[in-house]
Amino acid sequence: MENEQNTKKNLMDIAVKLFAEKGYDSVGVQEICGEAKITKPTLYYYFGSKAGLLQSIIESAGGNLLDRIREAAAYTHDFQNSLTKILKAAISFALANEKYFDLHCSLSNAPDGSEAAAIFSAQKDALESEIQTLFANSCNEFGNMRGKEKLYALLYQNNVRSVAQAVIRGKIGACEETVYQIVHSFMYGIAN
Amino acid sequence: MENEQNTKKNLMDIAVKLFAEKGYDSVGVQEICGEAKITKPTLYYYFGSKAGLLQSIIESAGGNLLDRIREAAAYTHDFQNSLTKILKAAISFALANEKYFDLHCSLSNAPDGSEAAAIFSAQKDALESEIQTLFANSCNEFGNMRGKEKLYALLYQNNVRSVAQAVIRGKIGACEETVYQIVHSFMYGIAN
DNA sequence: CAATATACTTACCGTTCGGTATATAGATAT
DNA sequence: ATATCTATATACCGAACGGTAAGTATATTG
Repeated sequence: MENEQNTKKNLMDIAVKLFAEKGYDSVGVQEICGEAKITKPTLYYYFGSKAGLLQSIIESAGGNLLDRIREAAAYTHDFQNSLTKILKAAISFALANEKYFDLHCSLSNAPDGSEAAAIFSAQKDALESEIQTLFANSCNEFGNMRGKEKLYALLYQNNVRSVAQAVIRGKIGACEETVYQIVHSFMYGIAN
Repeated sequence: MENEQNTKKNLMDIAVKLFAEKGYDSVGVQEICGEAKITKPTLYYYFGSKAGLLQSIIESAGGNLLDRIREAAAYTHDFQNSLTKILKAAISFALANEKYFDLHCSLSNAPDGSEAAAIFSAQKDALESEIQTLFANSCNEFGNMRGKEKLYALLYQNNVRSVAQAVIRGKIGACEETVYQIVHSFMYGIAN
């Protein structure tokens, strides 16, 4: 008999790992319980349902990511700096929460009609909205982006996600220069 | 008792739709058979397994997409033209095969350890390799890309996928000018 | 010390899963 | 005419699914 924090957090950590590796739908609650060395009713005691477990994970780790992006994407009339902060925030979060970030990426691209996508959708929308708002505001400084803010916001969000994922998979290094280059390339693309 | 082509194709079409909407893992063979108004042994007669059904779908529709991208990404010493052809090919394929393209996108981002990802991986690698090769070759013309070909190839592939998906969801229009702008922005970004 | 709340288990529920053994109606070939 | 092949259905399998009813050992509190 452990204290709540340990068991609950342990269950969430194991679930993050399994969901990230095999997908929400193909991980059974049995498997999670097995790895955590507890039984099913214990999981249901803490989370109420399999969906509730995913929801807790998203609120906890995902809320953290959302906070960091929100802060980075705050409008400061310095577009380049905001883009840089967003990318850096995503990379540092991904490095500190590799498994959750993998899960985040697969949830972001899950079929709209899947149960997992429904649970994730509020946070997905919130994140998208942060980026969209920054881009919309930044049309003031970056006039020739006007009319295409949504497209560019979509592209940048996608780039950030795939770059951070590439970093945690070791496909590219996360040095300052690379970050600068990505942001710089993106900005130059818009400007011309 | 229909002829083979009708029943088989009908099953594949229905499966594409359901897999795209809800995800491979959470669609049961029962559901597919129900919509197709046939019984399970008939599905197994044609495809051998649920995985075999997905494989057939990927070989058929996905093979078509791969062929088009391969052609568009052939090295012609004209990088901008190649990028344009790739984007146009993806968009026109997506518009002509909306459901399959949605499935393609979710498979491209499925967790590595999922069954669906394993079935898709060969084609995923083949597609990635086409783009990577084009970018690697194009370092000849585009010298300041050298050393970053892999990063840019990754970003471009991602952009193409998300743009095509945005087009079929009606989020952005697919006019010539938009295509030109996306390609142009991307190239300018690399060049500077 | 008694009552209560916390943290957990054993044992089970009905349902659905992917998959199959067997049968058969109609077409084709010999 | 008979045998074979193709395309389908009925009826079933064991295993896994998400979830729960009932009970219990331990810790906390009045």
